[in-house]
Amino acid sequence: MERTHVNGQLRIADVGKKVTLIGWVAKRRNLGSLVFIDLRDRTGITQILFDETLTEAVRNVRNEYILQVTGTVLERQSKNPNMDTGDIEIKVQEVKIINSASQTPFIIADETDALEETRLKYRYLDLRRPVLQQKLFTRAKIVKAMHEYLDANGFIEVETPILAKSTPEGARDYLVPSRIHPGSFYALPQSPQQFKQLLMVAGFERYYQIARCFRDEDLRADRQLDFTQLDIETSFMSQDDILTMTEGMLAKVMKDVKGIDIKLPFRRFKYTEAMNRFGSDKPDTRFGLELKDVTEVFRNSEFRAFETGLSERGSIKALVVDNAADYSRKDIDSLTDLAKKNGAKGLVTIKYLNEQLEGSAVKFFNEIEKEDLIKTLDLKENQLVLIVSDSWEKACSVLGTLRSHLGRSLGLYDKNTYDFLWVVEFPLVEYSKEDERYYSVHHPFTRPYDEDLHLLDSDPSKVRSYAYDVVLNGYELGGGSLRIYDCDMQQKMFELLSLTKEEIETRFGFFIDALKYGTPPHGGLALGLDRVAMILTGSESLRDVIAFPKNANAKCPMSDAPTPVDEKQLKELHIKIVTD
RNA sequence: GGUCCAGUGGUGUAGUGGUUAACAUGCCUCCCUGUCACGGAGGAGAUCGCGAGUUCGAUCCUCGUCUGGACCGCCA
Repeated sequence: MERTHVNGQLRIADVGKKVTLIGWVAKRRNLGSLVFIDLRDRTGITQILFDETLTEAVRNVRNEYILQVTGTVLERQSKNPNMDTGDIEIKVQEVKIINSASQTPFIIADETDALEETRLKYRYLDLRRPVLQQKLFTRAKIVKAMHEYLDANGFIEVETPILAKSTPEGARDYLVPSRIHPGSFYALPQSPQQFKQLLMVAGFERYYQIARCFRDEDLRADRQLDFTQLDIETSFMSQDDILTMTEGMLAKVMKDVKGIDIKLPFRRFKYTEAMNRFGSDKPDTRFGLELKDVTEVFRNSEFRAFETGLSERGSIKALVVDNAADYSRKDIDSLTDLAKKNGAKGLVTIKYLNEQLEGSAVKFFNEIEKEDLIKTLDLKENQLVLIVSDSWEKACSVLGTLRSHLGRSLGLYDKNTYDFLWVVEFPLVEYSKEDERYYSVHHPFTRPYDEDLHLLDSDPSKVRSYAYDVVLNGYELGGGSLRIYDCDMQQKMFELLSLTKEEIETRFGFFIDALKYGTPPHGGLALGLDRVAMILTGSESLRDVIAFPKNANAKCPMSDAPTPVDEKQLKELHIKIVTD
């Protein structure tokens, strides 16, 4: 369909040109024998003007009608500095109504009045809003920068199957019944992990894919059922090589998308350091407020609340906040609630006022402990101390949650800062008391540190691994690892994770087999593309950067999926629905 | 699986144990030549999510249910 320009294009230099535009009616302002219409397309808005000779032609035109207009570019009598095209308008000579539109359930504009529920139900209208279009444009730019960088660095994009084999380790699988093989199921991939490793066995050396992944778990504002990751795998690269390569790519993304030069290399924190200082394995380092360790201060304390922290794998951690006087009983209760919600048994709070420690716990401290606490925390007048005593990990993570909460509520950081970092040296496995077995911290293909191998039998939870996470502003953007490339070691890993010989054979037999035929040392990582897009567009929710997202209840608000299916379909799939 | 919050014209909100449920915006009609969230006048539009209970009387209180949201569990 014919148009000479798009709606975000024309400027004062174009005055006098005869142009044809097409677009949606964003707004109509009728002044009697003069009608203004804001004509919108994905590039922007241009004001078009109808004088008394044409007002009748647009008399019935309403919002979201599509018009094709031909006219002359004029300099406006009164300009609008808030619009890119605000210096000009089009005096229309011909108008054609290309399509009409029913009244939309909400206003198609950046500032809309509808709730997200309504917006998602009419997502195709929601996506007409310029803000949302910009977010998807930004997302596309991110992907383009990644493609360019990886292509320039010798990576080849390979597609891996969506219908794959179920490996019920980790998240719940989405299952797809097989019509041809009654009673058997495909699984949708939680990630292309094994396929990409097999591509390394095959000798591709540098693979990537914009891969769709599926996990049948409950959703969150930053979690969807199906999501997209940039999946990367390389051979013959060290951990350092991979981190440096990834940094280069993210630097290009930041430059191309945001025009920001970020500092390389990223800071690197060992897992234990990140936990000790920030109480998180994905710390937000845009602000300080670091955790302190006060275990030794209370080493001989009889205070019952500190018992767990003083036991073998326990710690007592503290967080010091300024302006204690600002905190009412209610504020402190809400911090305590937050701590408990995150698994703490309680939160000890102490105010330092008039050079005295104040708080209900203080009576359990002796003079030496009081002095030592003030000295260790370097307490200043009017500070508030939050203390959690628990296992080391729990004490850290609870205070880490409080730290994030306070960082946000006290406005301790600048929203336009992008602070990238790596967390490295993750433990290989962690022990689950309920299940009485070890679980991989990353995944079962992760390579343990060579110098820790002797601990693999005696104390597996002390073994470190070549796993790494890239973190931005408190969000885990992605992670990866060097992989095991020795089939005996891989076998041993599965055994450590309490898989039986039969389970190993049926689930991973083909994979272990593959490792026998000259597997190169390899490793890679995966970046959550949706999350990257969410952060770079400043969005609150993942749903803003996904064209057609599911809601919190795992439904598509537009199509209502998932829905029941025909008896006939079920029969073909050999499936009977049983409700209890 | 759990905790908490919300459901009132198309949309977003206010509100009250008692006559006609309020406001904004959108919509419709009319007026208007410099608007840009145009302005002005008038108008239509709601069984207050659903069911049960308490009550003389429920949109309001109670219970249940459905829908949506945030979080915990879960997410190798």
